[in-house]
Amino acid sequence: MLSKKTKYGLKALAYLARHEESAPIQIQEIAEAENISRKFLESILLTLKKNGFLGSKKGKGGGYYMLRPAAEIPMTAVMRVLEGPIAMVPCVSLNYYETCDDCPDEATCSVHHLMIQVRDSALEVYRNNSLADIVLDM
Amino acid sequence: MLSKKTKYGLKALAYLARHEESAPIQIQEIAEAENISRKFLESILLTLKKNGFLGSKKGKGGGYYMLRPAAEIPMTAVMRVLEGPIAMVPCVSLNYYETCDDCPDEATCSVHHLMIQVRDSALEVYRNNSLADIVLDM
DNA sequence: GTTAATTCTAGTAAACCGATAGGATAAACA
DNA sequence: TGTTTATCCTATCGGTTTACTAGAATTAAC
Repeated sequence: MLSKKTKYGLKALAYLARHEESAPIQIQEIAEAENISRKFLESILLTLKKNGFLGSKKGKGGGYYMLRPAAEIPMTAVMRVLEGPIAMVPCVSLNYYETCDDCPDEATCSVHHLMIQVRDSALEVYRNNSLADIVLDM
Repeated sequence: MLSKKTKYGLKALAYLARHEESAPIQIQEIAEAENISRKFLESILLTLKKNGFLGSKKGKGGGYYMLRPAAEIPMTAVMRVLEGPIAMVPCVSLNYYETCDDCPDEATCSVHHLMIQVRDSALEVYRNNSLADIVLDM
């Protein structure tokens, strides 16, 4: 299941991408437009900033804004920052690999093989979509 | 992330499918072979039984066994019982549909469109695999 | 009727999630 | 320079889920 953090983060990014040209946009405005708890959204935007997706300005007239054009932001990157690994099991994760302690051999593990297929199919979707692609969907 | 319940359930099903011909197999044997906590596995096998995947026999010489050939068991069915909805968001779930309370219109929701793609790609994988397919992977 | 297995009902510790509180910091502007 | 307006940061909290355990009831074989 997608966490609310990810869902809200995606909506906020889409909102900001839709207003790419304008002055910085305040948390409050996004929160109201997208029906998101203000304080929760605050923390989400902060992590998006720390990960290089957003810039911010403090003080009057401040707010958040896109650092790069939405078309240059692959959904793989966004999903990894918001939701974490794309793989459903650490032993098939490209970026967060971990061995299973219960499994003696990945090569003979039936779960492993299935989950590689699931991971690859999800990756293909995310690689084929940039942030701009999901914004245009309206 | 895949829950341990699902992971263990898949491994247990694969183990039982690999011994389809033999007499009922006891929880203890599967637990030891697959490194699963006995009591936890117990509850997992019970739900697999209640959902029509397994049969059981009590008493001496009892245990669990497959009710149908593994090739006739689609992974979609297994995953839905063990892990729940395949969709990452209720508003794109085929079997567990729910509206989002924060979202005014699915048609204009950028998350919605992306998640439909992800759901479809996962569905394709699960539909193309039966339990027999993941057992043969060794 | 004893033994060996599943079945069932509870319960629990730890982790995670969604959300909130409150102050620190920084910028704009008068 | 001081007030306002915004982000930044830390900490916390209630609720839910997860992974697992205890222990007794039930059923079948011998």
